[in-house]
Amino acid sequence: MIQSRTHNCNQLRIENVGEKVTLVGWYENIRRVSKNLGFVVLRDFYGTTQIVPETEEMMEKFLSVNCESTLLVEGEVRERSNKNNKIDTGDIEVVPTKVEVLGKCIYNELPFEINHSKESDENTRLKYRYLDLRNPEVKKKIVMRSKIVADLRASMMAHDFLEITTPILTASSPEGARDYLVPSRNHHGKFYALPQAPQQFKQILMASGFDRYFQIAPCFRDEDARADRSPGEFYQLDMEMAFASQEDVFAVIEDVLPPVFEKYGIYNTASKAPFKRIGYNEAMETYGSDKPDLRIKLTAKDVTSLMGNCGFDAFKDNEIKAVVINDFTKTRKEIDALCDKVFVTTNNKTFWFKIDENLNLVGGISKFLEADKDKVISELGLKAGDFVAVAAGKKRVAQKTIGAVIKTFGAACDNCIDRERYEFCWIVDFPMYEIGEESGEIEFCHNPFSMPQGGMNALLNEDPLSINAYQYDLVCNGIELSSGAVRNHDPEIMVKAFEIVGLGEDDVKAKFPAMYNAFCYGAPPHAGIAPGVDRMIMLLTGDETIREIIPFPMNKNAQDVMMGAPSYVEDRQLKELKIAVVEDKKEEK
RNA sequence: GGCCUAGUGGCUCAGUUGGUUAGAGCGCCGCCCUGUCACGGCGGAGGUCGUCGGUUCGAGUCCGAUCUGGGUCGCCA
Repeated sequence: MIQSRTHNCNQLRIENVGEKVTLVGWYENIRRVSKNLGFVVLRDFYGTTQIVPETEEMMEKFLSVNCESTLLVEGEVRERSNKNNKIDTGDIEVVPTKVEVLGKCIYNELPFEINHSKESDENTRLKYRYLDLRNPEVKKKIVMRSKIVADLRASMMAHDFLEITTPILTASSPEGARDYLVPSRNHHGKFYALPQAPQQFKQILMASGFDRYFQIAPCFRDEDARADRSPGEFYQLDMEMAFASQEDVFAVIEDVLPPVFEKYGIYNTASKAPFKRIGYNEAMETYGSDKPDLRIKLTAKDVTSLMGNCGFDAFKDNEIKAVVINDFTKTRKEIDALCDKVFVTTNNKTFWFKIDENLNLVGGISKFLEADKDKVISELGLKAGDFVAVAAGKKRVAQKTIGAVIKTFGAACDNCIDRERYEFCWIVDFPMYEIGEESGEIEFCHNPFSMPQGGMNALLNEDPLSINAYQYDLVCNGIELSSGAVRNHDPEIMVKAFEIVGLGEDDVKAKFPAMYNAFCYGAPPHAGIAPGVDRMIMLLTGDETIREIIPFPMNKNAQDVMMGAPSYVEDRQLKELKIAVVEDKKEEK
């Protein structure tokens, strides 16, 4: 039976002086001053407390134990002669009368120093994540994650949403990303799949008569990682509302998210309801992106007719977009670096010119525009000190390039961005259909679950490419937090929507049998959304890699280097599943 | 799969045009120090410079290949 602590390591104050206390925690370090005096830092989840051994015997006890062992220390609280205002317990110290080792650290040298773990190689941090997490700076993010999730959950419940869990082992979905598959033992040749999202289950819950559903839902997708995308698994604040419109969903999100962002975020200002709404086409034309960063005060202008015939080869037969930046002070070298950055993300060049103090066009492509100088200046409203970035290409390419220019240059020019805030917006009116780039055929633009605006009437009477869907994205500071939609709950409209892309009733039934069947028994109109929890937390903590806010993250190659996943399994397990045994297993490091 | 970038003691990094025995800080070990708090002082151990091959009298440095990490494009309804 372990003696229990009387206080934690962040609890003792000047009022406690004279008390006999018991503390437990990790032996962070010792500052040795002499044979019979030292200063020990004891750390637990809550903080640190200074322990002062002041006999030779007590010093030897501490010196015989490796740092990072766990200790129980009994002693008396004393006022410090030299106080330390950097820590909460800095007014006091504990003079030990008894020290007991609870858990030995058998190594006298660690893979990294706990309080500097963030500077260490990431794979080493992940392998020794339990040491990394002892660092208060690292642990703080996980604590914050817990609080944020708790607040989101409480807020959803206060809005009368019911938390319902949906299966983890389910059926493979024909749409979307690559599935994680789990072989079935009892049904040879068949597989479960881990859900990419609880999409069909939550819609079936609506057909089952639940009115407001939510879940902090684990989602699994076998796609490659990015800095803001952990491979394998992530969490969504998944929600769905029956008898609800787009407006109803917006109202809930606009009520739930801003208070959490203002409470926990590194910036304490967030957009108020209603968030700005931008049509998809307008967003692409004005911001060159369907996830604009509204903190950046730059917009794109179409200059195809203004510059198309200036004689510059790259402009010929292309759409041309421009963005004007006032009071531009970057050097040539800096401009090149920013343009390179744009090239990496778009594979397309950025052109530019500047306006000098005499209103001459200088640098970059200025000589091609010299002939139309006055027109360029008046149409773009240019003045001395302006910088103009120009992108050209087929419509989408030109838009995306100028969009990357806006984000790259906007983030680099302090006068173009009001950084310290959370700017939300809704991107609405996504097209229902598009012409596929590879196939050349008409395809669903986003997903086939969305209700076309105008319903059956639109599908029957309008040009499919002109039909918009009740499909929306939630964007914050240029990061896509979520997609959502008013769902297509009408089996007849669903079949018609599929007919337009050359599929029929049989295909609908084959792809989404359960959902289609459920909708044939009377479904409520419903709508929902699923903001990504991990990305929200990244925005709130200001971290640039998603691994900082996940307790046990995988590395870029979808490996858990701490647990050693994925791993080979015993031949016996494979035989039972009737899966071929791997003969040449590569030795793991 | 393409592109960019990094790999040098346990950790973080320096290492010039290719030239003696590869350096520093932190950590570790030993000694000293009665009020430290990034404690301080003195001394010490610890490196096949990711791997393989090549050029050269001579390679951490140059060339080629390869492995590993990170970023990015593809991918992510």
